[in-house]
Amino acid sequence: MGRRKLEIKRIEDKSSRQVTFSKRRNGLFKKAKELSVLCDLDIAAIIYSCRGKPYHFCSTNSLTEIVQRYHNRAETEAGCSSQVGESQAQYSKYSRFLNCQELLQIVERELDKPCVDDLSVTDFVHLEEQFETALLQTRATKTNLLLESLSSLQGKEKLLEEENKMLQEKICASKTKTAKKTLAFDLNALPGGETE
Amino acid sequence: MGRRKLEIKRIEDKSSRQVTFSKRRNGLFKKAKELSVLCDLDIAAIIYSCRGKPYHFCSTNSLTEIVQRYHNRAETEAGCSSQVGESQAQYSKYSRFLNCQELLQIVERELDKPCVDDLSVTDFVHLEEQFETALLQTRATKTNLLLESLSSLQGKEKLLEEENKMLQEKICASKTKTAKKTLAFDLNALPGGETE
DNA sequence: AACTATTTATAAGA
DNA sequence: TTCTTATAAATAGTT
Repeated sequence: MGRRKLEIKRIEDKSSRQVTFSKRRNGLFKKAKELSVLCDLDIAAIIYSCRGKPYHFCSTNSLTEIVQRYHNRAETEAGCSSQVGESQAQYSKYSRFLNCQELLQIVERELDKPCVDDLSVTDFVHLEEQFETALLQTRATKTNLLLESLSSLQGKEKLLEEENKMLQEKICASKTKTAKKTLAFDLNALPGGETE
Repeated sequence: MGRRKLEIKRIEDKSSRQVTFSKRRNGLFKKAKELSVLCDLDIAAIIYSCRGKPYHFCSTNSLTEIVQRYHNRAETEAGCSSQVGESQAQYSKYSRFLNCQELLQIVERELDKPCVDDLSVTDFVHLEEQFETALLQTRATKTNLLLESLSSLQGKEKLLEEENKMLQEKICASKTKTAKKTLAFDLNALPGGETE
């Protein structure tokens, strides 16, 4: 809907991408607002710009409430119903992930500076640490639980395998004895009985 | 956009409200998808029908991931901007005890500034986001690997247990046969040989 | 930030 | 419900 048809792929020019983002974000939120009014619904929308700035919309007074309601239900539901097309956002995410190393160098440079006045920078470092710590703790806890389950299962596996081996040996021994006895029977003109 | 202009207020007729919901929901999700592709963003949208049925959209493969990212920011933040177009976060004043809250305010203030010169701040915001994404991705990958190992081990466990059971049965059967034969030997005044 | 030629979304009808 | 189509609305490129 414009002077020309726009192909739906990442806009490479930074400036026009920013303009399009601004326009379409307004459009999207307007649509969401209209839909919520027309159909009497609760709607929440979250957008993350590539720089990480969050934008959100909600029709009620609490986005958290809607998100919470989603979470309560989502525990028993899997995946997400992306209606139009499939996720192409993975590429950019990957490249952002790789770019991380460059920025780590920036961090180190910033940290090596004598902390002068720019409080917000150290605030951000602190904040980042808090987020990271929270993520690390959660991750560590979950990982520990999984690792415990793993080693427990591995222990079980070993025990079972040993038991298995013993049983096999028992069977072998049993077969040998039986074979001997069968042989004895044969010698006495009796029919042998062991098959398999 | 239709045969007539539609006033934006609750549609009273249930049937046409349902039709409008279906159409506009698709439209909204399509717009969200387009925006996410065009501007390389992560977008999540949650809709609750008045009867509580949830619909959701996300541009990545995990709505939960986006919602969690929101939660990381939002846990100390209250309210949400419900107005079309702008994203001016409102903070609850009761959670002053959290240092994180203050820092989040600083974050938001910095982000609302027209991005002028303070590169290091935005670099840190970006970096924080990258760490978070990197952590989430790493965590997800590791978790998947662990879960795969777990289910693989569980499969092994089952197989071994089944094998075990079969071997037990074999031994039982073998013992019974041997016992019978031993009994026959006994009747012929031969010494029985099976000891456990 | 405004404008406007076009494209797109969609309300009502079939 | 799905499709069709006249019309409203959104918006791409321009100024």
